[in-house]
Amino acid sequence: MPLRVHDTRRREKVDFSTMEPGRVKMYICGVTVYDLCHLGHARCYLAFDLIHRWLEKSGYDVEYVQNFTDIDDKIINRANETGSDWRELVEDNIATYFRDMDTLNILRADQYPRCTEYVEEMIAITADLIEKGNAYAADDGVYFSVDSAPEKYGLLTGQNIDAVRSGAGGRVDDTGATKRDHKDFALWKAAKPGEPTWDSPWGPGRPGWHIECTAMSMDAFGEQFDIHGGGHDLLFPHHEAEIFQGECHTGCSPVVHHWLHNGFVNIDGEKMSKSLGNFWTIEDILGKVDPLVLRFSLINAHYRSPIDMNEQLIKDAAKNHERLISVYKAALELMGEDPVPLPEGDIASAVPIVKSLGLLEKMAQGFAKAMDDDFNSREACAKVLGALREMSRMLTELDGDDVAAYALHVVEWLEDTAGDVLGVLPSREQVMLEPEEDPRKAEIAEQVESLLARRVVAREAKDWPSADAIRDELNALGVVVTDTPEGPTWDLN
RNA sequence: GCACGGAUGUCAGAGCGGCUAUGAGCGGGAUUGCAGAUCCUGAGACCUGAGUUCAAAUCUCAGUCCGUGCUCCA
Repeated sequence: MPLRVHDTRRREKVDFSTMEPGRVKMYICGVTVYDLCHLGHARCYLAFDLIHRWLEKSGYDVEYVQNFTDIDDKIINRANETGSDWRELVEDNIATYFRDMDTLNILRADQYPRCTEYVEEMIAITADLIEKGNAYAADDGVYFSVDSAPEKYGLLTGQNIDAVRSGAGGRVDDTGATKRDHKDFALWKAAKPGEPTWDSPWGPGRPGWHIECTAMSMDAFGEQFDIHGGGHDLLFPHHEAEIFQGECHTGCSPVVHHWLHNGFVNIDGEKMSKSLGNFWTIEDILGKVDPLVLRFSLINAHYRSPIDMNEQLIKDAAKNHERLISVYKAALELMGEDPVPLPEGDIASAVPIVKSLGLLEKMAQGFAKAMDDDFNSREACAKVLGALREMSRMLTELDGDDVAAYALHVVEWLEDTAGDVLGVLPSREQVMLEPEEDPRKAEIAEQVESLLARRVVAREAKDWPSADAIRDELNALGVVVTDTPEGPTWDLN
């Protein structure tokens, strides 16, 4: 079953192919570093992290490039507002970007180019576009002339020039600058007083936003590459502008072989935006929600569909994630050091362990099939969740060598799917931490243990009211008690 | 207005020609002093209309409703 991906330009799922066998060149539009990262950024980079992981798992050598836009109106404005140096602002926000993304278990890209390092390349492309007749210099900068390549208009959004012209109404005449047509976009912006500038053949200024990605992706990959991705909102005008620039400059069509776009995050049914005041920063959420639970909630949807983030979604994710961890932990505790080999799985078998192994194999295939189908992580999650019930049942039913061997298989199965691909499994060490080794638990461990000891006494005396009162006290500490035949265990809520 | 998506049980949301998932919620059972957790199990859905087909949630056409973009935005 080949990997299929939805290509925005062709508007359908296509068989995935690469220019070089076994190698994927992937460029994803990064953040403009003027502020903290929000939930939308998490969703986007999580989506491409999953794609990155699955391509690697499928045997591709992925070269993943993600840029930082480190010069832009918003950065300049923010620096002016806060009275700080724009370079400092950029460094701070890049540092928190990495902190947030690392916390979400997002694997690092291979390169993080910054656009201020590529101004020369941008100037060269701009000069070339002027020479080829696709761009012109005006008083306040250089603009790309969309009418010089009308056949490239609307390749991603499906809009045509005439429709936009009529739809834009009065704005068509008022270009708001010295550009000739309202559709034209800036390649180079002439300097305004007090702004950071670079020298160019058109005087001091700075590059336009769209040219950055063209320059950086081409520097990393050459004239053509396999995957270009980003948020759905970048479709127009950003990615369409890139098509104009890249294809007119190189003469290649297409420059990008597969366009991938992730869906947006809504909050309680409303679009998340700064103007509505309902955007959640990653920092805020991680104060309340475990990072892997947040990760789980965001990948438990197809990357192209919008997600409506709300309490219920987080609650569901927390519950599912807890089930995953508890089965993983149980398997880690039961697995043998040196297990006996397992029989071949067979769904039709009457022997429980053989049948179960067959089922797990089938679910692993289902998982791969889901990921191969345009990275359907939602379906893949369902396969993992479905497998958990089977695993949990078998782990209690089996005994002796069988359970040790089966448990090892479970551990590997989960690490292969939920761990390597979905990235929602903590490390073995973390899962196996004793309460006193977990810093969050350590501070209350002594108190909890003493309460538990008192409760055991009360329970042995069948003094239920006292036992329950103690349990209430523990709950108030945020502790959940589970009674087992071997005695009570506890965990943080 | 134009463009692009979508409409599936109480909710979230996969499936996209024959069987239907997954989780939450709700009902019953096992286990437990009780609760929780766990396991077993039940009920419950494919926007409307027409068409294609032996067979449609799935394909086609029409309609209705909804979302997003067309402006800086992941």
